[in-house]
Amino acid sequence: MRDVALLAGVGIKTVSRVINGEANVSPSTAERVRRAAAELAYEPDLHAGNLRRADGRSRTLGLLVSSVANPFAAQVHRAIERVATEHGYAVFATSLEDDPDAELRAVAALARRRVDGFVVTPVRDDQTYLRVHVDRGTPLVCVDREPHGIETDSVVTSNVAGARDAVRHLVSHGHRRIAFLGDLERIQTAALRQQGYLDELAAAGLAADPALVVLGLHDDASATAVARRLLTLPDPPTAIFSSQNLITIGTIRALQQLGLEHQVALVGFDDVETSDLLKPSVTTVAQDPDRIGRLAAERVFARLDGDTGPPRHLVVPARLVVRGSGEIPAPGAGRR
Amino acid sequence: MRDVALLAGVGIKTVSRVINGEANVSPSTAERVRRAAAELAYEPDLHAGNLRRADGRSRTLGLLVSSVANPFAAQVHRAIERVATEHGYAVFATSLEDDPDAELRAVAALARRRVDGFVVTPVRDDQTYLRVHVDRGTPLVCVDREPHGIETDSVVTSNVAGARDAVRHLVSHGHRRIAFLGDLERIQTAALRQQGYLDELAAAGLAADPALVVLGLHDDASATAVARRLLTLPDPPTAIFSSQNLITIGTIRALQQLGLEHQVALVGFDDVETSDLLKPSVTTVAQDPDRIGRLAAERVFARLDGDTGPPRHLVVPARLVVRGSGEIPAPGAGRR
DNA sequence: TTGAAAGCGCTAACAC
DNA sequence: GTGTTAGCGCTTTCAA
Repeated sequence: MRDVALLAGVGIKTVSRVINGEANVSPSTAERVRRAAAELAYEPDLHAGNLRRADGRSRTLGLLVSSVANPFAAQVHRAIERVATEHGYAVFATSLEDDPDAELRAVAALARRRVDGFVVTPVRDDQTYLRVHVDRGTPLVCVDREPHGIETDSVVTSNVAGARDAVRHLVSHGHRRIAFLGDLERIQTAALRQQGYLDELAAAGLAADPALVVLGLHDDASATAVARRLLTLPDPPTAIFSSQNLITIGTIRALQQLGLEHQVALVGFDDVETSDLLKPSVTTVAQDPDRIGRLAAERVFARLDGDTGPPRHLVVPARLVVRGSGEIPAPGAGRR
Repeated sequence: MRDVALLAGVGIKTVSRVINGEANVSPSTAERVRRAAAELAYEPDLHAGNLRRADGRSRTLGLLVSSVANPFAAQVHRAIERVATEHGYAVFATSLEDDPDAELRAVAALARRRVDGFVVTPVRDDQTYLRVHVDRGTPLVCVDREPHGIETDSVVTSNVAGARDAVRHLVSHGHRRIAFLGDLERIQTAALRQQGYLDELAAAGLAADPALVVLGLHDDASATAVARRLLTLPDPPTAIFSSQNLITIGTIRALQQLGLEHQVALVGFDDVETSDLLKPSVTTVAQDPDRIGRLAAERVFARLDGDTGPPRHLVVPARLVVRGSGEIPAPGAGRR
């Protein structure tokens, strides 16, 4: 900046004024400064400025997700980035891989970089530690999962309702023995989807068979193994509700291996990229990551703009996408 | 930091020493400082420190990709993040959506935030403007595409060789009329894959039929339309080489619509998530985004560690994954 | 309309 | 071992 001032033959403050588009600079002076800056390829140091700047904003957001490579998280990320860019903000994204300690480390690393806001997918079972940051004026919005120990804005999918929709859909096609393949129980969304499954079975007056409920699945291989086991039971399920992407893929593989993909109905939570190319095409309860990300980012900026209202808990509905696999009728469930 | 010093009853410099793990602090003093810091939930301001610190490192990397939501880019991103985290670095990722101006804006925004290194997927047809940053000591590594107008480290897929492998594979199954469905010509990887296609046809002594080469495809819908047209030609191709993910998906849809998925061979460049669940399963030339990202990040850190050797151009081989669709023989090409 | 001086939170250099 | 002083690149305050 000094060099630019020197080259333009003005004071350092005048350069600052031009850079920040402040008033009270004669057009000719401004032009001279801009030329000097261009010649030296000068880029102002945002951090140095922030040190003294009244608002002290780093124009940076911190995002914590399961993994930036996870398709759902990546779409949430993209939506947040879009809103952030409109506001002149850059986004730090960090992958937690469901590691509770990584959550702590990531928040600290971002706090040291003085992000203006956090968008967090909680992993730990207690987010109380985040209160300090909120109290210091760094807004926090939780996405995908509700936080524990802190009241803050959140944006989540309608997990229970979505799961109920899936099960109701299967019931309406005559199914009475519907299996549930769930993720690790400690993952909130997994628990909620299981709850929706149980709720809807109860509402339909159906007894849940514990033998058809398997939890703790986290990848497609384990899902394939479990689905194969269930499908070769003496009294196998006639339909399966798989609660997550990879589990759905694993389940399809099992169905194909057993040649049952046109006999046993399947509804998966979370959309699969090429659902419609499969045979049968996969009926899913699709989430709306774009909307989730957008709403979360908008909440952060609303808080940064001074919104001090009570925490808002936004629920983005999941949508049943009918494609074929979920409409396979139960055996002997023709019209009656 | 002053507050911590006050609370611990020490000078400000002692706090600095403890925070940075410098020597010459008595264990008891250090402990007192750490306690004070914990009590105040003090997080040092990384940027303020950098202002004076000798190395002036922000411990931050800037990444420019097509879109953080693109599966290939997201995996590259994750790999870079992994290496970055090991080094105590955070990553800014920016989506360019193939917009040349976005590239310029993103680089400026990251320069103002004083990133220590750039990993860039070039979009513009001239990267000369990046030279200033490299000269100022900010290493630059290009990924996926080679830059123009600047000599710098790069990590790319073996596009030509991969495309040749795909075509050779189809030729070995008796195909003589092989269509090529390509992305926008201005995208470097698209052009290279086309070149590989042409090279291999020539090497096999086959004439390329211009009617079977379609470029300028960028989404699955247009690919479906074009594939349908080609497949209903009087003298249709017996095999298709699709040069990119979405084009492969669009082509599969066309094949399914025409009921030709078991008659016409298909090899796609770029892996599709659920390739193996489709019928037939899709033979692809898979890239290795994890390796690309890791190598790129390692190059950045090597430069930051003082490597001043000549630019390195790393090529990560694409690998033919045989799954079924590419092994469909040409009609009448049985044993002979 | 412009610039000089002070200070943001921290580290470097040099005392003690 | 520890503290003091100066200064990083910028914005604020205030005087000209």
